[in-house]
Amino acid sequence: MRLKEAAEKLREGIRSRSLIVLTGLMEVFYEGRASSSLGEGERLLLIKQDGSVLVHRPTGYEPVNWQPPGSLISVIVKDGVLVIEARRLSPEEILRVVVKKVYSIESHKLEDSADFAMHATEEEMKRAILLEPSLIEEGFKPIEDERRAGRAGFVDIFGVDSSGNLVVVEIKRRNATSEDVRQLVSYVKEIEKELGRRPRMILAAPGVQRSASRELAAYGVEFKCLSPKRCHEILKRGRGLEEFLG
Amino acid sequence: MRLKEAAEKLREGIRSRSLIVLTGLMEVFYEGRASSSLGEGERLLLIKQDGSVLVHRPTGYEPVNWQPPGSLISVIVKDGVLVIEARRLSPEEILRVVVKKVYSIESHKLEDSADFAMHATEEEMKRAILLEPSLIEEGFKPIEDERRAGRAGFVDIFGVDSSGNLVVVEIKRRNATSEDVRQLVSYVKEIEKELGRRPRMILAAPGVQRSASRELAAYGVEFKCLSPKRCHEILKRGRGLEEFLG
DNA sequence: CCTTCCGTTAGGCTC
DNA sequence: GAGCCTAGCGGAAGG
Repeated sequence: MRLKEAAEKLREGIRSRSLIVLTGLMEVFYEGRASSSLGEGERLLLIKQDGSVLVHRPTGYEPVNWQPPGSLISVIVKDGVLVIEARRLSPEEILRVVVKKVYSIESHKLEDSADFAMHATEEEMKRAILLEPSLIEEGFKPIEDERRAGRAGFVDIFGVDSSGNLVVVEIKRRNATSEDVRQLVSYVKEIEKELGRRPRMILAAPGVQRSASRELAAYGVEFKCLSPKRCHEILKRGRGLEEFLG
Repeated sequence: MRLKEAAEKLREGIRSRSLIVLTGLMEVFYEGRASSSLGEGERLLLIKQDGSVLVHRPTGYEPVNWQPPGSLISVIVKDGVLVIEARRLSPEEILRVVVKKVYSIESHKLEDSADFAMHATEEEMKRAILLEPSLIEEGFKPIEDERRAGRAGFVDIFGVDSSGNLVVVEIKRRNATSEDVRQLVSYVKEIEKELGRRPRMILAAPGVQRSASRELAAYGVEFKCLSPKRCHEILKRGRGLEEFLG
């Protein structure tokens, strides 16, 4: 395909805020927070309706180069090549794609307003525990979620156990690491400073990394096995019940 | 386009290990480490030569759903829809794309063997310091890089200053956080245990977060302002000199 | 296999 | 805007 024709199609696609898909032979340069260069090769260039730009190689999940939404895109033909530049300010970054040959170019005006629902997240694990506190242990009563722990940050759930002890629960959707243990401990230190009582520490996660299990013991942190999937099931059940009652 | 025809094109593209680009009206379901669902909408489906699958909405940098390289892909037409499933084992995950209408489908056999060079990384910052230790301070002499610090991990650079004090340098390509300070301190504790001398601690980064600057003072960690870009420039200069001399 | 750590992490949220 | 944290993080390197 002639480059001038391709440039015109690109400009028209950008003007009409379409999704543009171009395949061809290109070089890619990036300069900004870091910098990179990628020599000649056959790739796919995607320009989205919101100014996102992605360069994909023929393999691999990740784009090799990109520019996030909102970048300003220019298209010029010069010295026998087609140059597409995407700039953003703050951070100031520029992506330059130098296209030597265009194999195909398509543009589509796509309409997509469906909403995306993600489940079995850490957020759902928290909601499941608030709905069904015995997931942590019998008699556990949540008092606050997202309680501030001084300078250290926020704890996921703050509550009391059946004997009236304070309890701090930290939730992870993946196996707990020693870093997670240290974080929980530092939260609890802050809370102890504030309230004068040392809360119990419970780490709720689907498992523990080996290195973390040593630290659990060392710091007196308790572990409660809890998977994101199980929490998701519990919420579904609860929701089903709600719908049934409502 | 007829779905049967589309299915045949997809199968042929997968068989021939081509890059496939499909646009159409589709629903998407994912189940694995988490789960998600996305109702009907117009999107772009990318199937790469290595079995990566990406579903892109018309806006945004990230794919809304995906499957990494190596997933097994099946294509069937059933009940008037085209269903593309991508499975992977370990973790067991499945991505199901239900295509109701196909607007376009292309497949390309792309050849791309160029190598990708990334600059101004943390690794380059380290190499710049090893080449030009005065970037840390006059008289600094690196002894080892990636020295083990007991259980705590590895320090970026280990050396001595002009007075013979041990020095541990931790490098970050972004502003240093309080977590970075704590990490450096824990490395140094391990090294002190091992060698019986407490090294100086230097955090080299383009800047410090406010919360971290408090901790710098508290733990006696020194800060050396150093940007990835400057390090990249120094390496380029050094390399230029090498080429000139060679 | 597991663990650790980097990344132009991105993206979301709060202050 | 800066800071903080999560993510189906992905990917690489090392044990």
